[in-house]
Amino acid sequence: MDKTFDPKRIEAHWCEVWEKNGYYTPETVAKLRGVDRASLTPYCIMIPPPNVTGTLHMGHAFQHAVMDALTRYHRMRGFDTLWLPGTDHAGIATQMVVERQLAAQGIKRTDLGREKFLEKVWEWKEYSGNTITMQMRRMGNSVDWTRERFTMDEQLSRAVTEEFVRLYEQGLIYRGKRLVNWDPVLLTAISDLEVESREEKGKLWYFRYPLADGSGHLTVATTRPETMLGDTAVAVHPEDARYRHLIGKAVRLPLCDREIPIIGDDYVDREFGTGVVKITPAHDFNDYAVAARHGLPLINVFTPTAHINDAAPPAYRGLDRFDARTRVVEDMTRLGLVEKIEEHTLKVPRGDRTGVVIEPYLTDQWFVNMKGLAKQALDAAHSGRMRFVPENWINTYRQWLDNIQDWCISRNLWWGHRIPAWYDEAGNVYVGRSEAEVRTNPKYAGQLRPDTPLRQDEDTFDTWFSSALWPFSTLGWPEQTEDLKRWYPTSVLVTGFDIIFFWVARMAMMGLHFMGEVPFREVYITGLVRDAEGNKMSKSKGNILDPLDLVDGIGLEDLVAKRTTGLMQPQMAAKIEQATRRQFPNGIEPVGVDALRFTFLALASTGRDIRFDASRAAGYRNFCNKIWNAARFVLMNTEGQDCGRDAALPCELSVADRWIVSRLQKVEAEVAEHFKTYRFDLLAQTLYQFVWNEFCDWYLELSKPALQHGSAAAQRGTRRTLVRVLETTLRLLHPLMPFITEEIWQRVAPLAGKAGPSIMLQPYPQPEPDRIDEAAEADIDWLKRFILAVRQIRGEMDIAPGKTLPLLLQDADASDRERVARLLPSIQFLARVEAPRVLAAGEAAPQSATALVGTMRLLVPMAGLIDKQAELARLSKQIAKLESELAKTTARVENPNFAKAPEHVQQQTRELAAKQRQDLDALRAQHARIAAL
RNA sequence: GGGUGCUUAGCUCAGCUGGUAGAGCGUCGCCCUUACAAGGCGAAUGUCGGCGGUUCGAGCCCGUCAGCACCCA
Repeated sequence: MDKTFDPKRIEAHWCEVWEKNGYYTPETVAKLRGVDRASLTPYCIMIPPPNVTGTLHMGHAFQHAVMDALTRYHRMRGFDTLWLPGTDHAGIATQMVVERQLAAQGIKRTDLGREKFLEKVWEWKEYSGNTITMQMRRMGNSVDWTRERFTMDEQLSRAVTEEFVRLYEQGLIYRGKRLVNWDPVLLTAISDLEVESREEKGKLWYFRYPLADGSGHLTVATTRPETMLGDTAVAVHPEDARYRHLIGKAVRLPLCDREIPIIGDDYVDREFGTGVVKITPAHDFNDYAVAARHGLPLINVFTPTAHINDAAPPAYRGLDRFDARTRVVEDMTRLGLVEKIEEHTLKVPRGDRTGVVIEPYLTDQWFVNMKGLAKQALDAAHSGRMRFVPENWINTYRQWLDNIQDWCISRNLWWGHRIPAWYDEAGNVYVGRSEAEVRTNPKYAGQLRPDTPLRQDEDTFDTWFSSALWPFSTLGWPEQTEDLKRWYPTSVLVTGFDIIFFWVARMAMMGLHFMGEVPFREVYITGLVRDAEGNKMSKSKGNILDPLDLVDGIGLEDLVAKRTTGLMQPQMAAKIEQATRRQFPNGIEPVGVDALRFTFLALASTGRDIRFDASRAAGYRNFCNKIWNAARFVLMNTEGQDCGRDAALPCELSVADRWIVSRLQKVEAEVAEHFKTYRFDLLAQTLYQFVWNEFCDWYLELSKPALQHGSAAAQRGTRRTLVRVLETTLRLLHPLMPFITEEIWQRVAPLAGKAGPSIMLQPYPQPEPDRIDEAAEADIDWLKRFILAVRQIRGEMDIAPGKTLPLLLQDADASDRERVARLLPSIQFLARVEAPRVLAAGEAAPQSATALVGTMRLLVPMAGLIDKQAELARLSKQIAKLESELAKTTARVENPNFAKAPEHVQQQTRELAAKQRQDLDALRAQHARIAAL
C-alpha cells in the first residue's frame, strides 16, 4: 500500500464495479445473497429529482450523501433496498434556459413554433440531462440506475393524465377566469409559491378624484397609478366618519371619463394613506375580493405582456406598464389632480425565475380544490403516519395546509405535460385521457358529434403537479405493478425545508388521495448548505462550489474563471473574483469523495443552515489518510501471518484486545441509535473518535509490544483482534465512506475470515452485548490515566519523547501494584519509562516531578532532567485549578439544602470533594517539598 | 401582523429525562519515535446573549428583554 491515501485511483474503479455487477439493484443483491426478496423487509427512498438541465450542486451532494448512507446501511442490514434515481423536467426553468439559448442566436420561441421548440428542448435535455447522473455516479451514490425515471417519460406522463382526469371526474378540478400571478415575460401564470415578495423603495401617489356631483373631491393614495385606468370604484371604511356620508355617491374617474361608485368596505385600512383606496379588481387580489363582495365590474387594462390594452383610453394604449405610469402621473399633474407624492417602501412581487414584477392578471386557468386534500394530508401528519424529523417541521407543514388556497395548476408554457382537455368551437370543455376517449365518452355523447372539430388545450401543467406523483408514478402507477406493491409507501423522504410546501405537502396530498396511504413514513428535513460566511450559494452571488471541485481540487485561476463566466450580471465579476481570491488564495486542495461525503454527514446536525467550510473537508481527508495508514499498519503486521483463524490453535486475548472489542460493541450500538434518529453528525463523530482516538491512538499502540514480544498465542490473539476490529470498523464506516472502506476491505476481509465480492453486500455490524468487558475497560482506563500522567510531565517539561524516564510509585495500593505488574510492557512502551519501582511505605523519595493517578503518586526524579522552577510553576498551576474546582464542590456540599438531593448524588459529590481535597494536599505537600530544596 | 428557529472557546458547532461545560478547525510549546508530518505528544482558551424566577442544584425548565435569521401574510 502507498504511504498516502490516493482517492482518485480507487474511486473510478469501484463505482464502475459496483454498478456493473448490479449491486445497486435489489433483484441482483437478493440473488447474490441467495435470499428470496419476498422474505425481506422493503426499504425505499425516492430521490428528489433534480432539474434535468441543472448540474450537481452542494445541496444535492449533501442530501445524496445522506440518502446513500441510509441506502447502503439498510442494504447491508438485509432490507430489500431501493434508492430510485431520476430527474424532473422543471417546466419553467428549463423552458427559460432553452429560450435564452435561442435568444443568443436571435431566435424567439414563437419563431420556431411549438413542435420545433420542443424538439430543441428535448435536444438540450439529452445533452445536459446526463450531467447530474454522471456526477452522481462519481459520488458513488448507490441508486438503481435500471429504474431511473424522468417526469416526462411516457409512463409518468400517463400518470399525470390519469391524475388530472380522475381529479376532474371527482369534481376536484375546475377551470375558471381568475386572477392569477402572471409573469409578463414568460407569459404564464405561476403559483403563489413561485412569487417572491421583497420590500422595495417606491412612491405613494395621492390623486384627487372629483366627486361626480361636483361637490369636491376624494383623495386616494396608490402605489400603482397606471392601474387607475381600470378602476371600478373607490372604497372607504364604512365606519370612517370622514367619508361615511359619501358611500353610495360616485366619483368621476379622471383620464377615463367614467363615473365609478364610492363603496364602504371594512377591508380599507383607515390609517393608510388618506383612508380612501381605489379599487382595480382586475389587477389586485384584494380589490378582486372587494369587487366580488360588491358586484363591481372587472376592467382588464393590460395585455399579456403588461402593455395597456384597448380597454383603456386611446392615449395610453400600447404603452408598457411603467411608461404608462409615467404618463398617467404627468397627465394627472397637468390636470392639477396630484395632491402629493411620498417616498414609500412596499412589497413588490417578483417571479422567482425571471425576477420581473408579477402582475395579478385575469385569465382562464385550471385549479385544484385543495380543502379536502389538505385535510387528509394534515391528518396523516398529526396521526403520526407521516413523521417529520426533526419534528418541529410539522409546524411549517401545518401552517401552509391550514391556510391553503386553491392551486393554479396550468402553466402557459410549451415544455411540460399538456393538459388533456379539448374544446369545441363553442368553447365547451371535454376532459379525457385522449381525444379518442373524449369522443367515445358516453357522458359527452349528447353534445359532441363525431365530426365536431376539437382542439386540445394549449397549456401545460405546473411541474409540481407531476412531481406530486413521484413516489408512486416512478413505481408504475396507475398500473398496479409489483414494484408499487413492494415499495409504496416509501420509507423516508430526504429533502430541504424550502420545499415542504412545494413538494412534500403536495406529495402527501396526492399519495393519500390516489394510493390511500402516505407516500413516505418519515420526512427527514435537512438544512441548506451555505458558504463559509453563511450566505446562500448562488451563481449570481458567485459563491457556488462544485462538489466535484472539492473532490478533485481546483486551482485558483480555474475557480475564478468558473465563478465569473456566464453571469447574468457581468458587472459582478470583479467583486466575485476578489472574494474568491480572498477565500481560496491557493485554490482548493483535492479531498476525494469519501472525505467530502463524510464532511456533509458530519455537518448534518439539526440546524437549518449548514455553513460549508473547506477546511473541515480537509480535516476529513486527513481522517481518510489516518484510516489508510492504520490499515497499512494492520496489514503489515498480519498479512502472511497467523491471524488466529485456526480455532484449534491457542489464542490469547490481551486486556487491550478485550478492551477494543468491548468498545466496539458500544460504538455499534451508538451507531444504530444515530441512524435511527437521523443524527448523522453524531454518527460521524462517534466513528471518527472511535477510529482515531481509540483504535489508532491507543489500540494500535498497545498492540505493538504484544506483536513484538508476546507469546505465539498472544500474537495470534492480537493479530486476530487487529484484523477483526478493522474489518468491522470498515463495515461500520462503509455507508459514509464507500470507496476507501471497499478498497481496504478487499485486503483485510480474507484475513478476518470474511469472503464476498464487496463490502456493500456484507452485513452491517450489530452489537454483541456479551462481548462487553467492563473489567478490561477499567484496566485500560487506568492505564491511560497512568500514561497520560507521565506524558503530561514530559510534555510540560519539554522532555524529548524518545527519552526513557525513571519512575517511582508512591502510595500504590494493592490494585495499583497488581495492574502495574500485569500491564508493565504496555506502561514501559507507551510511557517510555524504565520499570517503575514501588516505594515502600515511609521510604524517602528523591526530588521529583509528581503526578497523581487515583491515590497513587507517580514520581519522575528530577535530577538532570527537570528544572526546579519549572516544576514549581507546573504544580502551582495545577493547585490553582484544583482549588477553584474544590471551592465549587464544597459550596455544593455545604449548602444546607443539599440534603434534598438524591442520595447517590450526595454521595458522589462528597466523594468528589474528598478526592479533590486529598489531591490538593498531595500537590501542596509536593510543592512545599520542592520549594524547600 | 402571524409563525419558527438561533445566541455555548478565536471560528464552525454538539451538549440526552436538570447533576463536575465538549468536539473539529485554528493557536502555542516539544518531537522527522520504522502505520500516518495529511503525523505524534502536551498546553492554553468559556460571566453558556442580559435580567429575573423555579430547584438542593439551571447551558438545559419558566418569564422577560436584547440581538440575529428564516417562513407566511
